[in-house]
Amino acid sequence: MKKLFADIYLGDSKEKLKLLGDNSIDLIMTSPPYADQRKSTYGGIHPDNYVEWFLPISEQLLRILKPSGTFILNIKEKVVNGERSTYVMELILAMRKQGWYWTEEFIWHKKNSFPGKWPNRFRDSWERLLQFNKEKKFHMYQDEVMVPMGDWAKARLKNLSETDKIRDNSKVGSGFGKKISNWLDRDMAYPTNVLHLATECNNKNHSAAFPQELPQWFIKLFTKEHDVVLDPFMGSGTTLEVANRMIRNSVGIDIVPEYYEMVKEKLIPVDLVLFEENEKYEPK
Amino acid sequence: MKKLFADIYLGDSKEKLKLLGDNSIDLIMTSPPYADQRKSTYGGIHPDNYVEWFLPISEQLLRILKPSGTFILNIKEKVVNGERSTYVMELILAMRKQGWYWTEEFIWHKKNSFPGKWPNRFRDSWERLLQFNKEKKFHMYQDEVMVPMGDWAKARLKNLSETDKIRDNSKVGSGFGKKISNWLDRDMAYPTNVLHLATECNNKNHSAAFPQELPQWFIKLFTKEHDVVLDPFMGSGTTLEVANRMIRNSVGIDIVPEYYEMVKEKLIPVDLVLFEENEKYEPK
DNA sequence: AGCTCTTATGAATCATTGA
DNA sequence: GTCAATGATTCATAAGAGC
Repeated sequence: MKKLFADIYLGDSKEKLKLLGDNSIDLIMTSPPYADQRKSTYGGIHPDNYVEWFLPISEQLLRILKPSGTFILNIKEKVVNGERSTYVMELILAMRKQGWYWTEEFIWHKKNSFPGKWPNRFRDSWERLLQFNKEKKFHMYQDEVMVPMGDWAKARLKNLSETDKIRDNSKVGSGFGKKISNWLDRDMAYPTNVLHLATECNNKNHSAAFPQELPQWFIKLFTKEHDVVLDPFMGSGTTLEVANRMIRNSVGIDIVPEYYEMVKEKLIPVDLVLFEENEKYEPK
Repeated sequence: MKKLFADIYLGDSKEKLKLLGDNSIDLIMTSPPYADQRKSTYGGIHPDNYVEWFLPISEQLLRILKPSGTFILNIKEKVVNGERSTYVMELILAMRKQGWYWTEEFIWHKKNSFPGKWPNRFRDSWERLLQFNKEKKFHMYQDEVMVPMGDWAKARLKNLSETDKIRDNSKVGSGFGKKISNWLDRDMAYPTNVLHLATECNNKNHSAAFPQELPQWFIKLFTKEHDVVLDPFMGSGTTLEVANRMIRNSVGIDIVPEYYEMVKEKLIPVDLVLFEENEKYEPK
């Protein structure tokens, strides 16, 4: 079996990305530092400067992404002065001018957002997962993320409804039998563009940007084994960790030394490991 | 005891809205004709012209809305050439320039989204519910839309509480344990900005744009009895019907004579009814 | 009333065909 | 060439039917 690699860089993504080769990455998945008015915060970019700050990075990402690859951007606009900021929308418009295709917007519904009350709004329990592509055709392994179908399907399939037969006959003519057999074999359905995941509550020293299920889902969907996954704002390295466990190569960048050291320690052993089995594929 | 009214207009919203007085509407809730490439469709506005088409209407809406009022816009961008259109984002940006505050974006998760399988996308199962306001302060009756807190939530809170006590104590100081106990005592919780509703499956002659629960929720949240609710693209009149049943006055506009006649027939009796009881408040 | 089982169909998207 | 119309796809829900 082939060797996996985990390349970790310490520094500014804008610069470090220049070290990566053209068309070399299969999936970019990241949750960049959110815009913030408080400058002191880690990565606190002011909402007004967010687009300007991100565009040089997305330009590099466009260069290094394979034509068949995908870029998943996890982001959500902050409330500023009682109003939602518009920098995410401005970013999408600017990235399209840069050459990106804005293929889809997935919704991450955070099921267990903590209760709270404000006079003018409710709890924010969703985030955007923006899908960008370099070309209109890209790799998407839909079968990998199928979910179990509800029980209703089996009951229905036992006695195939007359309507379904008619519906198919009227359109296709004969030969509906072929399709029906498709139905009978199937107990899994394709998912939608709404993901229901709980936010991870990790009591550890470093907080993960998102639960492992999130990168896992997109890595399954957009890559195969030994593909290369990049997170240019790796933080505690959740995306890279999941990628390696799923037999994908990983590249990560972060400007904070503590994160760099932590991820390095966690992932460098990967370099030495010859994966000879696929058993550890699923987390938990 | 007060009389309700239901004013229905036949014609172009851009023109008919001019007949309404300044600062006279408490809630505008509408689902305008979606952009469409096919011109023959009812209300088929081309994506490229959508913003230009909508702005004169939103200008009137801004004029007639009370300073304390809210505008809820149900909309979702189409896929054009394998890519999501950007006209919704452009509209938000343009409406802000017009003077609107973009307060919030609710997500309507359509549990029973349209079936289908495509090579590079999944089923679209959510729509945007954009909340715009005229002023930063507006009426919001949050207690009206509280939902029963499930047992799972209580269990979740108990688990969370220790961690959060620690986390918050370290930040804010003492006194958070009290807050947790407040939440634990409670049977009802405030909702989030994600709404889970199925699209109405009505076998009747005219289809509603959205299920009754949708306008009902926002009418509860943003109006009180005898307030005025406007739908400038009323279609089959779902919003107005719900408004009247909830003892709110209603104003509706549509350019299609069939819809006009239908809604008129359905709602005109309201003009004659003296509501002396609140029993019929809830549909079903 | 309360179940189960049956049935229709929904602001959807893509590939193909026709003008 | 571009642009517009047609057909194929197939999941979760509610209303309706039957017990």
